[in-house]
Amino acid sequence: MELSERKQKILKAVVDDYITFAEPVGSTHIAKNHHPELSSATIRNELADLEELGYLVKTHTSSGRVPSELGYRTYVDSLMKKYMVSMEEVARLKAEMEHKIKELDYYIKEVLNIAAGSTNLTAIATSPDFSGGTLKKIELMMLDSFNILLILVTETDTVKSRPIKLKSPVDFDFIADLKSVLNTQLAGLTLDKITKQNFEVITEQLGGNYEAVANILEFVYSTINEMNENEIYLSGETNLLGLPEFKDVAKAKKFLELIHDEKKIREILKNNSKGNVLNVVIGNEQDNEDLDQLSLVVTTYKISENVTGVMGVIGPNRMDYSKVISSLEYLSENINTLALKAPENDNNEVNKNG
Amino acid sequence: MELSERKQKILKAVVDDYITFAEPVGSTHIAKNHHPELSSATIRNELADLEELGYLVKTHTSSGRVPSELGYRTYVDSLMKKYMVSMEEVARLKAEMEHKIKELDYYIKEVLNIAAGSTNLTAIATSPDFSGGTLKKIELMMLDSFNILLILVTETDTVKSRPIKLKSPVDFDFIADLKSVLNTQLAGLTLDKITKQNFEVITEQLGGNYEAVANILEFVYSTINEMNENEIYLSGETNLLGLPEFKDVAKAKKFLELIHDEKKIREILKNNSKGNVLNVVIGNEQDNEDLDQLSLVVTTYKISENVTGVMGVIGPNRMDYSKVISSLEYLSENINTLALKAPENDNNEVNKNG
DNA sequence: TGTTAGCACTCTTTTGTTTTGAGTGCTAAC
DNA sequence: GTTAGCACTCAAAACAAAAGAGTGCTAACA
Repeated sequence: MELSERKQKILKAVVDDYITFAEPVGSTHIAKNHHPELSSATIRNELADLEELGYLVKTHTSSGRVPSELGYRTYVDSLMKKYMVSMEEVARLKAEMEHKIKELDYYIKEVLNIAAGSTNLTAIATSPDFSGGTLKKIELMMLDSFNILLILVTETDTVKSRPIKLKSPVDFDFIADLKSVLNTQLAGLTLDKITKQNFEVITEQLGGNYEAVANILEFVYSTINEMNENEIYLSGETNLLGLPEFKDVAKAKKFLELIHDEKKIREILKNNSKGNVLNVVIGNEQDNEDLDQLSLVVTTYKISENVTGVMGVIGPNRMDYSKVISSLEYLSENINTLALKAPENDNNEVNKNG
Repeated sequence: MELSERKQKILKAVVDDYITFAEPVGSTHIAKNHHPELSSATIRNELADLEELGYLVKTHTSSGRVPSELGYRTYVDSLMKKYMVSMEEVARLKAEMEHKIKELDYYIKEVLNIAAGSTNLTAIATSPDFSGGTLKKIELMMLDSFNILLILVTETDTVKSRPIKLKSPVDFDFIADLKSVLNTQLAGLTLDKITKQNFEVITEQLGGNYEAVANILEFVYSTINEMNENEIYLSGETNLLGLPEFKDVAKAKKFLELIHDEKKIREILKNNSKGNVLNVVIGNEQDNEDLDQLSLVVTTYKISENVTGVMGVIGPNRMDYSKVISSLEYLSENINTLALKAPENDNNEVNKNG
């Protein structure tokens, strides 16, 4: 079902204008602003065709036209002008990014802020998923005889530490033993391969003090599991409230509740991210009630071969896809390069003989 | 300006009903539901008096009455029935609290969720302010020659750790030196007393490697400063959107933007918390534009003598003060006792000879 | 003197009606 | 194939009328 070039142009004009003005667009308007060489009557004929073909819909018999999901889809896939992040924007983004280099999660949040800020929509991301990464080593550091710090280090040198408070004192030898057994049993495994069973083996190996170590091992186990759970980050939660499609509080509430529902968001991101490729989901193409009237642009960022995360932008169907897509592409690209060479980042670098 | 007992009763009836129904309350309604022994005409006279005295206002000439800020104030200070957290609620709260004991910040978030859930309003808290607490010690742990873990331990055994990635390798002696100097210079000081000057002294003491350590020291300094900054936690962000006072999106948006504005929230909490005492701020009694039409119940929780945080609930003037106050009192009380004896908490406890 | 029935009056809310205007589809002419 | 012209449609705005909740005031009552 190839559209004539003129139909394509007119469809594009409708989508562009609807994205800009959020009002059904009529024949006269298109004639005036996009095709002065044509009369409104001609455009009217074309619009009627496009409607019949399913690219446009009317809100009532005598209204202007609004893009259907198919209309948006066609627009995104072949009509829209690829928006190039402009030089100034690149400069601004870079400046923002370079100024604020801290830890990975802080950095991801910062990137999200930029995404939300530059698109004026709501940006979402998961923290990186370490479950496919391997555990390099486990440290247990005694702060004093009542306080131990548990430290997990992954192959990507990501560190997770949690304090453990004890009821009765322990001594150095005990901790050294524990540490050595933990490392021989767990170091080198990928996080998702570490199960209760490993801990049973560990408990056995530690022999005598069976009861004593149960709690501490439980804690180690749950901390490892926490590295598997990825957090949800949000930015620009309230950005959409200014848009006409959210002038109804009930709708606004539904949206806000959706984005604060970690479980649903996790699922949505998971179901709609497509490996390395940026993906655009329009309306409820996916038959997900929650996404009714909402569109999603999702992409993946990469910390290492096995450690990746998902980030995206959510907004009304009527969003500036071009801008959103190019921003996300640019930002995820930058997380990838930055993260992969993080050890060389200028802020934390130290050289003993500097 | 003492009110007659009858006037007090009528004022209480108005506030109670307005809190419940969110509609201006009229004389007949009060007569029927609260004072069947009086006629609506009598009540009308009393209402007119209360209005003249400033306790009530009308929304238009022939409307029912709504409490003024003075009306709410009087209600909160002397009229309302103190709500007692019921046995079931106590049980529920306790169960929720006891089930989910993890780290302090996780715990505070959990308490906030309970506060927001039981009041159906928005709950806010700051993380504990450590600036008045003392730094017990500083650890630098080598994970490998390129990765160091910085660990700060406070007198309350709160631990903050941050990984440092190095560009070129360092050796054990260097780290040992650094650690020893850091500890002799900084351990024992309260966090807010640690300044750039201390770090100048440290750099001097380390002598030769002046340039080399600059970055790492900078990082230690900024991490210490981060312990001074307290985070803002939120729960129940969207709870208010169901209320009639937020049926206007613009208002809802303003509110949501306010609670996501960390700087403003920090300031509001700071300006309105009153040491140990629970404080109720009604409307913009404090002349803060942002709090227009909003009320705030704030209290303090205590981790140790010098380490405290602020938590509160924010909602429309028309809130169930009684319930909110008693919930907050109960919850902050519980953080206090729990935090102060945290080392004995059952979940993480371990005993070598258990 | 405090209370209350009664009534006129006010103002919002609801409901219904009319007008306006943007936009369409169709027809006939170019 | 394009376009001018016109009748028609429908939402939104503007206006009008009616309903209803509530007040204040007056005059009578206990």
